[in-house]
Amino acid sequence: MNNKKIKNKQLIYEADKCPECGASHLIRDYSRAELVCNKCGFVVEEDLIDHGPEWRAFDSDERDKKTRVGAPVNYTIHDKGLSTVIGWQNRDYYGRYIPPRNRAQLFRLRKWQKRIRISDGTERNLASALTMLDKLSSGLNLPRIVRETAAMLYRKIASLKICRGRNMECVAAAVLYAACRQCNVPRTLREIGEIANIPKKEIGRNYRYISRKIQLRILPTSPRDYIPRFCSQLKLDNNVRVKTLEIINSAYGEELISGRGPSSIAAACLYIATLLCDVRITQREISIVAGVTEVTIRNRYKELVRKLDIEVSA
DNA sequence: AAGACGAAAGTGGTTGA
DNA sequence: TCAACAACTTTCGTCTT
Repeated sequence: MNNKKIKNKQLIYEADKCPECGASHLIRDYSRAELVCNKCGFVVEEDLIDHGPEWRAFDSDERDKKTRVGAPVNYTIHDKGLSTVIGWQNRDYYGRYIPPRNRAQLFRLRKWQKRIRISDGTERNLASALTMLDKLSSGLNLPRIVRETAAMLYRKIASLKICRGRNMECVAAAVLYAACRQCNVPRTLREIGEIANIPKKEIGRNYRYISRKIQLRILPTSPRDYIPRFCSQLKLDNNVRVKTLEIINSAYGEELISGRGPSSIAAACLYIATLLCDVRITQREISIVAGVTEVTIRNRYKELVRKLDIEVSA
């Protein structure tokens, strides 16, 4: 496979072809954990795992030192995946069978290790919260970094003991919401609420509480961040995506963004872009993937077209 | 007939007194 | 704590393609 390196993190695999447009320019975007076609924007694969070495290395000696050996530290498992477990085989260090009179002792050791590993309340809470986080992020198809970020955040608030007495599920959902925003892979409160079976009001409240307590500096979500996902779900090609981003950028110039729901702006800009690119797609279809109503798309769209002087042929 | 449009009434959240 | 407010939703009738 002929790999060409661009910018540090992205690799073009020229041998692979996009199943959508056939172009052979697939890009690995590790920040979003997606394999994306550079020509049409089709997301070929989600949830990529970075198998590469941890750092850049300049000679073979350095590479040996920095290559990943064993499993990486994993924040999504309560003991970071670093636990040692007493083996199930009844053999000793040399591979000899352990005599029956010592088996009972080994059995007791295993039992107590299991009990001690997830021993106190905080550990148990952490373990089940992380399981919960993982379940939610699978349901939402979230990339690995978001899961890791969420796990780190949860560890932080657990260690600060600021969420005692709060519903753990709500806190986990709020943490996941925060992680999504921090990684610029936004999901709406409603999307998370639906998967977690928690009213979005609760998640929002917990999110505000947490971000106030640990001084999370999270910028407001930009409509831009929704575009790759929407385009991919609607199977729109790259020029629509580029056009949409252009429209969003020009909308920033005219006080059209603040105060409005970012997903509404994203949906409206996407709609305008499809009209400009002569792509037939209904407001209804966009409204479904964007999670806003057609009416809202219309209102934003009218406003944008008026303020930005965009000519849209009917 | 499907989609776009827009009016009107209702909902949930924010803000400021 | 309450009212005012803007964004957004729901619903529904009308127009356009």
